[in-house]
Amino acid sequence: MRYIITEKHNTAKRISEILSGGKAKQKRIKGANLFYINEDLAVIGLSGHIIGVDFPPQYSRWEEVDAASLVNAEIVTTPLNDKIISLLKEIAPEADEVTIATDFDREGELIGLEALKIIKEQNESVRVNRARYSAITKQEIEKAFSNLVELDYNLAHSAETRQIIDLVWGASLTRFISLVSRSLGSNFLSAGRVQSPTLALLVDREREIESFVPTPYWEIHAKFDGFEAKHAKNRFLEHDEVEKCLKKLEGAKEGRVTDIKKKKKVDRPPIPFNTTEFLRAASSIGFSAANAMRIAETLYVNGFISYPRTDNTVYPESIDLRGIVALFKKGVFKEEAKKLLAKNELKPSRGKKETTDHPPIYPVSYVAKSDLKEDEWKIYELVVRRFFATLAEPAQWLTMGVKIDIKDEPFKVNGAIIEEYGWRAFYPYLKIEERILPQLSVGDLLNLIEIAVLEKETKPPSRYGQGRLIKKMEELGLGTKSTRHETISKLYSRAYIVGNPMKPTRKAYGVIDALEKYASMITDPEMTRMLEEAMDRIADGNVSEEEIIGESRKILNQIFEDLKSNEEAIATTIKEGMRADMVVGECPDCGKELIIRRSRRGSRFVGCSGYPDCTYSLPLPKTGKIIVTGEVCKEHGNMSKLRIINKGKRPWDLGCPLCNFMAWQDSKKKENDETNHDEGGN
DNA sequence: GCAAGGTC
Repeated sequence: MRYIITEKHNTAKRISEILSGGKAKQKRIKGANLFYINEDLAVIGLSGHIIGVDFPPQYSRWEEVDAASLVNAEIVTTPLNDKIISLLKEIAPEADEVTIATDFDREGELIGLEALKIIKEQNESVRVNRARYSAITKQEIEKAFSNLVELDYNLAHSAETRQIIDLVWGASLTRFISLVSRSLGSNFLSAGRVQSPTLALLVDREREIESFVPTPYWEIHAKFDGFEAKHAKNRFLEHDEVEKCLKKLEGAKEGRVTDIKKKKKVDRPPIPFNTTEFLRAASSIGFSAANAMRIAETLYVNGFISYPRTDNTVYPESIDLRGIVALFKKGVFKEEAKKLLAKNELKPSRGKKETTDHPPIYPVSYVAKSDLKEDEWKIYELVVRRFFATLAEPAQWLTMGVKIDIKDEPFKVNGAIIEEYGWRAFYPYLKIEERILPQLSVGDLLNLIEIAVLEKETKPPSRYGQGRLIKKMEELGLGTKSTRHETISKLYSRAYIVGNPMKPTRKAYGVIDALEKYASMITDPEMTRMLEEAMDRIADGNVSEEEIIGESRKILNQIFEDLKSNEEAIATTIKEGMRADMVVGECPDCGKELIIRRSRRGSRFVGCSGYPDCTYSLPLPKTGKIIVTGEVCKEHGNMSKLRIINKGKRPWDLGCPLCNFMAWQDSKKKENDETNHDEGGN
């Protein structure tokens, strides 16, 4: 018996369909699916990694284990998917040959090895080979299966090295900062190769914003009939110069057009969606990255869009682009589809990244709006429209740069008119900003209506939105297409960040400060780059897995010496941050800080730091993580709004605790009144 | 209750 092993259920299904000509039969063994192509050949779909790495159980009690001891602790493997493991054990004895057909990438190689190890434990003599394909089409799959290669053990071991280094560094540092700051249970803190540099990006940006000193500047505008021109100097940094200029302009009645430059501008279609571009677009229409991925996953599993986790921005030859467009000849996109189908040739745009694992995200079947939930439709429509846009013509603009002299002072104005909508007609998510100017010619004298001075100031950089952060992470090599959104979710659930755009909490400042000082490697994107290099060397067979892990442990041991001798300073830094996050506002009675506190019985409340002299207090909900958002209440300017996060539920915006308390008192009073009234009536 | 990486 021969078994083909793929990385996921859907791939198993599709490969079995291709190899059997649609005659494969699905069977369930031990609660997992497999697809029989014939009596001698079946396809098994895994569910990503089926084996994970961890520490032995004696290390699981945080408070009884020295964090540093995790650095050199033994690593054990743990089952991640019992059903699939049972299936593999079950079929192993009768397997003569196993073909690993997991995804064509580093993790895919390791996932294949995990399955193979389980089979080999039961059946040492099984024959093994590897199929490498970059698209699940008849042609590609048949080619891959008639050109089988060997499993690349070095490549798999390089991925295993990453697993172990991530575990050892992440877990040991996570425990260390949690233990020293006494942040235990559901309030634990965390650190890791990807999350810590990501958080550091946000903290750095917030620091820039905080320390930003705005510089005032001025602009001089000239109003003419139907448009406004700006002084060619753009920004005047000295008010004296503004005065001088105004003096010169005094009494001016007209401006003279001195130059007109007209240009055609080609505005190229956007590139096909890879995960990052998709999340950026989804983010710009109001979806969080995690939510957009969740919806994309649903659409994928139901067969409406292609696989949503991909780095690829180039459609492979094998995709029948015209056939996909033709799916939309019916339904709400029929006008767009017809327009594209009328073209002789569909020439898709392409991005810089071309990979072999999956195609860019595109629609694979037609679904009616009424068959999807509202949010699902929005995401589906985005994918469809983006797909259309990548096949459409460029948009064409006519731009015009006009120079105008007013008493020898140079002014300028730019116009832009769209002449051909091209792809923009298919993809309405980006605003088309036309700047329409009246008909002008060189030498024209224009009636000057007014000179206006605008006082402005430079602005700090803006906070990261989720889409922009994901893009930045990709540029820095942090995380993968499948994990970046999860990393962001993780930062929220640790209460390291709040809001969107994301703002780091004081606790995050404390953690990043401490790590940057004593374990700076973990906050630096460079660690990922070094790890990638080491993995390449392992994959090339130039160095062993053990050697790299050994070196890594050596570095981490040194870091721990530093951490331990500075334990108190680190604890103070983090705890101060945590305390700052607990400050809700100013006490209305005495003006001291209001802080989230815990009563002796364990319930939480807002209390005055002037206690016992001041006993001002406000109630708080019994459950959920309380987050001080830093957003100020409009009614009570000294009070910050609160958000409550209960696991598995949507965050609850409690808002201002004082407003909340007053509303509660009001409703209580009303209730009482009604009860009294009823009693009176009886 | 730890990481990051797969997948659902």
